[in-house]
Amino acid sequence: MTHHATDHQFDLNQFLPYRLNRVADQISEQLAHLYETSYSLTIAQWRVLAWLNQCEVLTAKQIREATRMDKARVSRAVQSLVERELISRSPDSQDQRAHPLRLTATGQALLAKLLPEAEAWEADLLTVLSNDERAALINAMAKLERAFASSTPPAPCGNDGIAELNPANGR
Amino acid sequence: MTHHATDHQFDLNQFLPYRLNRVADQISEQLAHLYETSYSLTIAQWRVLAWLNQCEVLTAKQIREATRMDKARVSRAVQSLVERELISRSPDSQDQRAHPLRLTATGQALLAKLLPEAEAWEADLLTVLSNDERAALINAMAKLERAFASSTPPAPCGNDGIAELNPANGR
DNA sequence: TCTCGATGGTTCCTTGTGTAACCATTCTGT
DNA sequence: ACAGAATGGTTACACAAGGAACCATCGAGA
Repeated sequence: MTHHATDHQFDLNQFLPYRLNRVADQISEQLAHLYETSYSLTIAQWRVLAWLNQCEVLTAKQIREATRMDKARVSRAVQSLVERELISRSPDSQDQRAHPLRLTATGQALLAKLLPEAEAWEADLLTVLSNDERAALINAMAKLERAFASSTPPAPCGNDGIAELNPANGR
Repeated sequence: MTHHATDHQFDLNQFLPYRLNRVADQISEQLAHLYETSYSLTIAQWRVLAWLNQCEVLTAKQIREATRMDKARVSRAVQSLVERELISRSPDSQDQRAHPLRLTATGQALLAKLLPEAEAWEADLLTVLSNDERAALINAMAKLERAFASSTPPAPCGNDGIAELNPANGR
């Protein structure tokens, strides 16, 4: 009714970047609250921990590539985690610049508590989607990500590759 | 192969909040670059403009609800846009506190240039998705958003309602 | 072996954002 | 008509995050 510009009328609600960001922010914000209040973890720190849990040992660079987070952001997250002794930074015999990181026992213990909570939270959220819908969502995201960042998504350690996120694989 | 914790092995790449955020950030970041370099607009400002383009006149509160942005964030975006005379803040006869906002001619002109660019950018991105995939993505996002924010998404002006984002409706 | 470029990380600086306190106006109940 | 709560909006403060400069180390080539 109240259109006034070019009659093909741009609708922000239909604009993918906006929409995607809005929903991602909402979700992320909620989850961040869990990390923060219960574990005093920032999102960046949580990501570092989670990746280390998956890969056992990683360098800052690898984390940077995996998460696509900023150099500095990773550096700061790591620093804080080391201070709290949730991860350890050992010297690398090969390259004096790199510092291989791994979880400490404390860190593992923390994750042992945190991971199930996070998974439960996610599961709860996912109840609103059917399996097909979920698969479709994952699929679309993977394509988008691969599309314009041309370089394929990351998975730095053993369990390699693009992780097609296909829920159809048994486990 | 290097699993070491509970053998059901949590995979961050499969974790929806993480994945969603990563892709949204990437996209948003690229687009932000366009706004910033070409038009000196921040994302928040762009959103305000885009919504005003759609609704002709809106109050800060309505924008806040539509975008789910913070009070302060909206306020600052508006302030800056007013200074640049891209939007105007008129007094409201009904309520002295509210300040109805609308695009100035300059603002409209700017959008006339910017909108097509944004749409082209989006279109380019969307080429990697089939129509079905795109629809599925939109659908999943809508469900997620509606799910845990319980209150339905926003559309403050004339062209109302939840905007199911169904690309199947002719125009 | 020495120099120069590249690379892994850290730090400085600036900016945008969230939280909370705040101001002004409006609404409610009495 | 008035006191107090609620609401629209702004501002002060603290902080996280990106970009660029920076430091140390490594690698390649003369």
